[in-house]
Amino acid sequence: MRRCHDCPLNLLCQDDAAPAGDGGDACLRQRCVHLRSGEHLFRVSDEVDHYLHIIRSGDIKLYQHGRDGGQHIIEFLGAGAWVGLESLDEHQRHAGAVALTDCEIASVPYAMLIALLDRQPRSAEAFGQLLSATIARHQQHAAMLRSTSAVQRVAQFLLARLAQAHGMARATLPMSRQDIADYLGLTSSTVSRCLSALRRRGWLAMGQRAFTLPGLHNVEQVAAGAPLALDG
Amino acid sequence: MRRCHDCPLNLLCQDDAAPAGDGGDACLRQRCVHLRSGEHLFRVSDEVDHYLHIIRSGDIKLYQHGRDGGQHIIEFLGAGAWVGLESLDEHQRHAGAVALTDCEIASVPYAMLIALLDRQPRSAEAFGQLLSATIARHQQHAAMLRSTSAVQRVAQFLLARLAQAHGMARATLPMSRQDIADYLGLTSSTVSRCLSALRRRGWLAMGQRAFTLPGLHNVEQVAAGAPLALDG
DNA sequence: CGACTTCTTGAGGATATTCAAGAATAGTGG
DNA sequence: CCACTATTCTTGAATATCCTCAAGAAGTCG
Repeated sequence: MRRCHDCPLNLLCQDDAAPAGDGGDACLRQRCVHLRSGEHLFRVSDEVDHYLHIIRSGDIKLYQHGRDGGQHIIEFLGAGAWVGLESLDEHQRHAGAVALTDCEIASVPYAMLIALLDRQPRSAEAFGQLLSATIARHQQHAAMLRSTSAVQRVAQFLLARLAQAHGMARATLPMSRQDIADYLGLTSSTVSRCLSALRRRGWLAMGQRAFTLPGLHNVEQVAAGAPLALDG
Repeated sequence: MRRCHDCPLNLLCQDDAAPAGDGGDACLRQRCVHLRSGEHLFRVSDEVDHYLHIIRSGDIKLYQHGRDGGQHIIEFLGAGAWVGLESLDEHQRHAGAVALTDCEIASVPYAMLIALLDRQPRSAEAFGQLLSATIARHQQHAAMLRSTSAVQRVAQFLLARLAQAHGMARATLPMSRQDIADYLGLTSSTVSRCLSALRRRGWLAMGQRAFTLPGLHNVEQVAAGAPLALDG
């Protein structure tokens, strides 16, 4: 069983707030939920239950219904990420969360977090960092969407997945092409074409779900705006 | 002079924290800065000074340098908005802030805010709402950027400006076409074309800086994805 | 009033989408 | 374990959309 020092919650769970002999997992008395691939953590229009969720393992997609009926992916979230921050002051959820793989998820009552912030000196600072990091992530996503070229967006997406994997040379794509397309503001056809173009050049190697970037440097240049013909 | 109850800071400045006889403006001891149109509040790569800013009047744009050299607009901020949240745990600013019109801006030391959060019970909740609202705003922007059609994005932009104006029928466009383009991921030519197309149909009426939407219903349909030819 | 910038509008070319069909994969039940 | 079905992925050709380049109009500021 995991202990406090690798618990993602330890950002807010420092020093005196972590009772050593409390039995390992219960440092913030979170309950643990298991989700199978395809199951929902919550749906759009669900009533907000005032729980915050932290992903211990697995991948989740956060989505919204676009005005045109299509699905818009807000974010892909992996191990260590917080889910539910976007609905703190809402009564109804305006986003849904689905498991892309089997997941293990810890849930904390929002009220408990608030109490902790009011009680523990350094936690407010940690919360500020959380806010700042969240904003930075959304700004990065927006920058991706503003890139004019399709390959450019796909390249940036691959690099972001890789960076998220703690500097490993290997990352996963647990989501469908349609999901990637909805995330990048493209169509699944175009995503496919871009991936094929990178593979054909030998810059991208893909297995079932995992990929590596043998041509990392080239992919970075494409992400920076270097032109690349889709057929060739 | 404004008093506490219309001060944007009163979100975090409640009850006992607001000394009544403190002389009006100094409830959180913020200093006030005046900016002329075009002046910077801070620039990219500036050292973070650990102040948070709140816009009392005027409009500001928050921008970033894109990898391709072009300017990317992160957000347009109006009266009541907070500036600087995105740099709380950074040493260098990764975004710049410029006044689009003459501005009046209140600044609060970040440390004072943190102290307030640690001291005052209900302020943590208020901070949570701030976080939630900020995330929601970025998600809305992302949804705009994912819209495939250019008119659709422009229509959504106009509606968002209108909604931000507290339900008034009239809103302003203090930024240049190039700024709008950089915000929506388009070119200034295309923005111009889209605005002209809406004007030609009588759905949009524009003065120098202000606009109204006589065809509000139609514009909403365009924002929802209804097709619209740019020439016609 | 004149110089400057910003905005509008045009025509041509590049790029992503649409529509569609075949290939690969995943999931199910025998 | 294999066959069968359903879904997802890939790829092609044609169309629509947006961008580039450019010049004229309108607005801004001294």
